[in-house]
Parts: sequence; C-alpha cells; structure tokens
Amino acid sequence: MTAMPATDRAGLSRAERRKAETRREIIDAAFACFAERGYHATGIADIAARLGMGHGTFYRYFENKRDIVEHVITDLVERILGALGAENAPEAVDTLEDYRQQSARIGEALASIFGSDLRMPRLLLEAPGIDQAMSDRMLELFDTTAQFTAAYLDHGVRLGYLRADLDVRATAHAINGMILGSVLAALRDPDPERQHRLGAAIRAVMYDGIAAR
Amino acid sequence: MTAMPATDRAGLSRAERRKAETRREIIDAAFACFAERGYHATGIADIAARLGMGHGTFYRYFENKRDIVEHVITDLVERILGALGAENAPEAVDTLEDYRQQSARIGEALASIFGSDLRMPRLLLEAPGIDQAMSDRMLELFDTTAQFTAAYLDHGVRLGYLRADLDVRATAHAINGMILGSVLAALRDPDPERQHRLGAAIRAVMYDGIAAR
Amino acid sequence: MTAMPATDRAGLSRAERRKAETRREIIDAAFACFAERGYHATGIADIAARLGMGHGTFYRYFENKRDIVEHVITDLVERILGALGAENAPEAVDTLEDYRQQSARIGEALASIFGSDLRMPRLLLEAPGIDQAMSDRMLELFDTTAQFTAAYLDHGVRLGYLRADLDVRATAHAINGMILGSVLAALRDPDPERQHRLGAAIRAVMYDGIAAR
Amino acid sequence: MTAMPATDRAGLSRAERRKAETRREIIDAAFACFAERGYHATGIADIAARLGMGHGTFYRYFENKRDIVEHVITDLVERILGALGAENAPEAVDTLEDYRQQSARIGEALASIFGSDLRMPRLLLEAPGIDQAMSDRMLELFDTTAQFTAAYLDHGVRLGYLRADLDVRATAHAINGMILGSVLAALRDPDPERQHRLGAAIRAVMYDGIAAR
DNA sequence: CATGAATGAGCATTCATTCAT
DNA sequence: AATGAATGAATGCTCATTCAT
Repeated sequence: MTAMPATDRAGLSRAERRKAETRREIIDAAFACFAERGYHATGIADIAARLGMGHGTFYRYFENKRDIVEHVITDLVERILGALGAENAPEAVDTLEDYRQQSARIGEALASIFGSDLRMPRLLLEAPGIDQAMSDRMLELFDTTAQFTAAYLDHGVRLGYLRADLDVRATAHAINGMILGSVLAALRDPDPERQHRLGAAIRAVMYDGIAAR
Repeated sequence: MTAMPATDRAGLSRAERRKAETRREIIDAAFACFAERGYHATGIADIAARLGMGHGTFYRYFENKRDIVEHVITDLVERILGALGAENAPEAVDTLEDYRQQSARIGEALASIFGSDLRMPRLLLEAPGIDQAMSDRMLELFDTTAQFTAAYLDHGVRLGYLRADLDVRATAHAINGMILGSVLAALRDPDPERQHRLGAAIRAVMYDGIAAR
Repeated sequence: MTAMPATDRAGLSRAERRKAETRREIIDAAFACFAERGYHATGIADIAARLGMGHGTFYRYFENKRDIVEHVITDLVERILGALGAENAPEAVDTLEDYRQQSARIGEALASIFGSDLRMPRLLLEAPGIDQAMSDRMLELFDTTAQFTAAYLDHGVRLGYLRADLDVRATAHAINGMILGSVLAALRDPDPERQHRLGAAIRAVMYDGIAAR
Repeated sequence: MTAMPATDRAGLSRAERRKAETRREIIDAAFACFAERGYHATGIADIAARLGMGHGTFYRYFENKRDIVEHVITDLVERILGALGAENAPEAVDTLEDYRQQSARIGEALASIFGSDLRMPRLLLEAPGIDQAMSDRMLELFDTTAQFTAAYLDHGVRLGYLRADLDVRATAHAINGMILGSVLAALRDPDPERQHRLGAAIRAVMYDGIAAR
C-alpha cells in the first residue's frame, strides 16, 4: 500500500488523465466555436455551454480567452504538420518521377486534412484577425512550412533532378502559395473534384510549366 | 438663376462635394486605424480622433462600424484592381515572350502597390477575422482576381503560346496563390531585394518549371 | 463674435462647469454609498443608480472604482482640514487661557464636522479596509494632523505657556489620539451631550491632568 | 472498557482535540493572510494553501469566510485583553506613584504585544472595512477597553489619589484614544525608541499636563 | 451640420461555496 | 474526514450607438 496514486503507462494519475481529457474537450469545443462564429463573436460561455459545463469551470483549465485560442491554434498546426510529416520525408525520394508522386501524396494528404474539416482552414484564415501577435504567428507558420518545402527542393537540387539554379527559398514560398491558393479555393467551393483539379494544376505548373511546347 | 445649388461637372453641389471629401477622409483614417491596430481593437473614437473630429460626426457619414470597414475594404480592393487593370490587358499580348514581360510588369505593379504600403496587405490579411461575411468576401475576392488571371491564361491558350491542355481556372488559382504567397512573405520580411527574387521565382516556376532539363 | 466658448469668472466654459458639477455629484453619491454600505459592498451601479444615471456614464468622469474612492477620501480630508484650518492658527494665541479656549473651539469645530454627518468618520474608519495603499494613506493622514497639533504645541512652548520639556511630536500624537478616541465614541453613541463631556475630559486631561491635587 | 472514546482532562476525545488543533491552525493561517493582504484580498484558497490543505477542508472547520474572520478577530482580542489583564488589576494599587508605575507596565505590555507583531494592529485597523457588523464590533471593543481603563480610574478616584471630579467614563475614552494614537504612530514608524517616547508622552500628559508650572 | 454626453448591452473574469468521490 | 472539481452569481469595465443641443 502506498499513498501515491496509481499511474498509467504515461505516468499520469487518474486525475491527471481526466484533466488532460477535459482540456482536450475544451480545446475541441473552442475550436468548433471559433471556427463557426469567429473568435471575437465567441464567448467563454459559448464554449462552456457546448460542453454543458459551467463557464467558471473553463478557467480551471485555461488562463483566459487568449490562452485557449493559442492552444486551439497550436493544436491545429500540430495536426497539420503532423499529418504532413508523418509519411513523407525529403530523403525518401531519388528521381523526379518519385518526387512528382510524393508531391501528389502530400497534396492529397493536405486535401484530406483540410477537406475533411473545412473548419480548420476557416479558422486559420480568421486567425490573423484575432490580434497582432496571432497575425505574426500565422505569417511565421507560413514561413515555417515554406522551410519544409524548401527542404524537399533542396534535396532535389542536390540529387540533380531539380534545376540547379533554383532559388530554393523563394520557390518554396511560391509553391506553398499555390497550396494556400488551393485551400482558399476549396473554402469557397469544397467540391472534391475541383480540389483534385487544383492539385493537378499545381503539379502541372511545377513540372510542366504553363508554356506550350 | 434658380434656387438649385450650383453643381460641378459631376452634377454635385458644393455640399455634396464636401460630404464626399469627408467620407474620403474618414475612409482613409479608418484604413489607417484598422491596419495599424486591427479592426476589433479600433474604436470609432480612434478614427474620429485621428481626424480631429467628434466621434458623433462619424455617424453622419457612415451607418456603423461594420459599414465603414466595408467601405475601407472596397476602396482598398478598388485601388488594387485599378492599379492592376490600368495598363495591362490580356489582349495586349501575342507571344510567350510578351506574356512573360507582361507578367513581370504586373508583378512589379503588385509589388509596388503592396510594398509601398504594407498596411494594405496587412488589412487584407486581417479582414477575414472581422466576421463571416467579410471572410466570404475575401474568398470571393481571391476568386475574382483568379478570373482576371484566367482571362490572361485563356488568351494565351487561344493564341497558342500557352499549353492547349491548361486547366485555366485551376491554374489561375495556383498562380494567384503564388502571388499571395509572395505577399505574405513580404509581410514577414519586407526586403525589396527579396520581393524581387520572389517575383522571379514565380515566373521561373510558371515558365521553366522546377525540373532539371 | 468668437469661436471661443463663453467662460465664467473662473475661466470655465459652460461645459466644463457642468462636468465639474457632475463630478461633484458623483463624489457625493459615492461618498454616501461607501459610507452606508462600505466600499466593497458598493458597486459602480449603485453609485450611478443613486444619481439616476447609467453606470457607463460614471466612467466618463472617473477612471475606475479605485479612482472615485480616492477622490471621495481626498474630498473628505479636505473638508475636515479646511474646517479646522479656517479660523484657527497657532500664532493667534499668547496665553495658556487663550490656548485652552482655542482648544475648545477646535474641539467644537471637529465635533460639529463629524457630528453633523456621522458618515464622515464612519468612512474614515472603514477606509483602511479598502486596500493597503488606502490604509497607508490613513496612517499618513493621522501623522499629518499630528503635525498640525505639533505646530500649536510648539508655539506654546516657545511662548512659555506650555512645558519647556514637552516632547512636542509625541504629545501631538497623544492629543490627536484623544480626539480620535472621542470620534470613535461618538460613532457608538452620537449623543451631543456625551460629545461635550468627551471634549471637556480631553481638555481636563491636557491642562489639569488626572491626579488629585 | 466501554464504547466511549477516551477523553482527556478537558473531556475531549482524541478526535475532538485534533479538530480543535486544526481550527487553531486555520485561525492562525487566516490571521496571517488577512493581516498581510487584507480580508477582501484574501481567498479561502490562500488560507488553505498556507496550511497545505485542500480548500474544501476549510469548510469542515468553519462555516464560511465571514465565520473565520470572526474567530480570528475574537482570538486577537482575547490575546490582547488576556495580556493586559494578566498581571494588572485596579485593586493592586494604592497610591498615585503606584498607579503611575502600573500605567507604565500596562503601556509596556501593550507596546510589547503590538510591537512584537505589527500584523495585530494592522488587522484591527482594517477590520472595520470588512463589513458593518465588524465595524460595530470594533467600536464596541474600543468601548469595552475603555471600561477597563475606567475601572482603574474609578479605583483611583475612590482611593483619592485621582481627582474627585474626574469624568471617569469620558476620561477613559480619552486615555484609550492616546493609546490608540500611539499604536497608529507605531504602524507608520515602528521604531521602539519612538514607541517609548510616545508612552512617556502619554503618561506625562496624564499626570503632569502640558501646561508650564 | 457637428458635437460629445449619456447610455446599457455585453463580456471576461473571480471566488465563495457545494458535494461527489 | 479530506479533497478539489464544478459552479454561477456577481461585478468592473468597454464601446458602439443615439440624440439633445
């Protein structure tokens, strides 16, 4: 017999696990509220009401409104980056054809993530309107993801299947811009068929250019 | 001589002209405030104070806060579209080389517009956070500008200097996405040299692709 | 004709005068509320309601709740000190008998001030419970008034009608303590007759001591 | 052997004794919190945290926040009155000189109590700001202590070493006021030397008066 | 027409208290 | 008996909007 509470595999006591679960639920509820009505139109009471809990309870889990949106965004970004980084890696590719296929897989993964729940891109789109700090964070996120893309490009240049004179950093921003463009287009018209054509168009621009032969 | 007030060439009386001027000033002041502090952090009093006028006066020119931001955005969009459409037209080009040069001109025009006053892209970025309607409007704007781009592409396809199998609509979104990406990059790091490289990278992707020859 | 608003003798425009009046009214209403229910039990809404005005209006005149109580106390202290300093001065007295009479006048003035409105001492008594800063301020006030008393004593020592070996500063605190004691007694039992006896007892202690001859 | 739990000399079971101890600890912790941060700024959680116990446990020992402060003040008052009444009694004195020495002892005892822990007078000072009832109680306390002093004076008058015409009740308030004044002065400047002079000044006023011979 | 005083809906946040475990 | 999670009443404060002057 010991006074120490039983812990699970992650070393968390029952209470800690419950607390983590509730935080998870609040993050999800807040995500839903923010995405549906927007950050400024959402009250803490809305988030609590969605979970059927008292609004005072919210403050047992998060400091304040700004705190929760920070966690919501962080969670969202992690989900996106996690889904992206999961099965792909720059080093996994040797030839242009492989790269093209990898691009397609990444594009499909992105389409799957965003397409599965349009609230995700919708919230990302609204995020810069929260405040200056969040706006900066979103710009930083765009830059960060461009670095991911740059890593892929860099690998291709080194292996010789991408142009040697590629301005890797700038091109990465351009490519990510195309992806962003397709996401915005999807928000207006979430037709899967159209998403597919957007992905194809992006790859066509990347590999074939737009000029006639 | 009549009792009718004198009117200028546009058929506006002196009073109407004065009113239009004041509306113009309010729009400019509101633009400045919204871009600097953000829509939600800006009060009507801030806008009025910037003009040295009473904040009650504001309501003689605009319905409410939502009304003014609508006009600010409209004005902003017009400035952008106006600057773009001014000297370029899809029909003015016959060859790929011409088109490439036209692209460069358009890119420079955009860089000039946005680069000259970063408050413009900053406000556009924050706009979707104002409310759902504004978010929709921004998505619509992205679509509208894509139609502009599509017109250029369409012209090129018809004249044969762009690929016959080009998915014009989807490609237009991709290209505009690249432009959007360069704008976002400029917001993080407004170095003109970098902007120039971003523009070049966009054109390189468009015309040369990223693949090695 | 001038654009300058008409001003009264104090150089205040009509609007400024009105504003000052309203501030005065708010201070009075707040004084009443704080004295009756206590600072912490009083809401801004209570103060506003007492004046029949919206509670938002309050914030046009005072920064916040702490601000108004600061002004209420300041006003209160000024009223007390003003009433005290009005007709008395240490230099106006030459003999012990004069001083004794002056003491009686000051005592009566104090009794008149506090006795006329028991909310004044009641609020002063509650003031240290507002917060640490106010508590310090009250202690400072006690010290300040002791300096007033000390000035009287000092004058008497110099003119020779008070003991040469008087510890002026310490004695001043003792005397003011007696006054404070009579105020506290008055709060419990505001019988004028009793106040009179308290004043007489204070003077008797001061001049005759308590010892039998 | 019976089912009755063992009891100590006071007739308390072990559990009752433990309960009393915990109450004692809570009172002490609450006293510390209230004196340091003030009643209104102190939360029940602060008190519990100071004892390292759950704040829910608090309510097993005291009804509510108002209840604990009542006990804290009661305890405080008892400590003061106890210390005062311990070794002194009106009847223990026969002559003015004895009385003067007794006064000095009482003064020293008070200075020792308050000076040893300034939180005591600080809490008493803040107490009237808790609510009306507590304010009344503090005034009552002042009156009660004046009755103590009055008993000493009464004894002196009866034995003839104090003035026969002394207004005992009023003079008692005046004397206690001086003591109160010295306590307030100590709160501002807790210099022991100064406290000593204040005590001496009080006795000088009492026995010698302030007038020159 | 300009003004700014007045307004109150609205919201984030705190914290004493309860009660299931 | 101890705990601390849950609760919601309570309140200070902001600011868009109105309207009398």
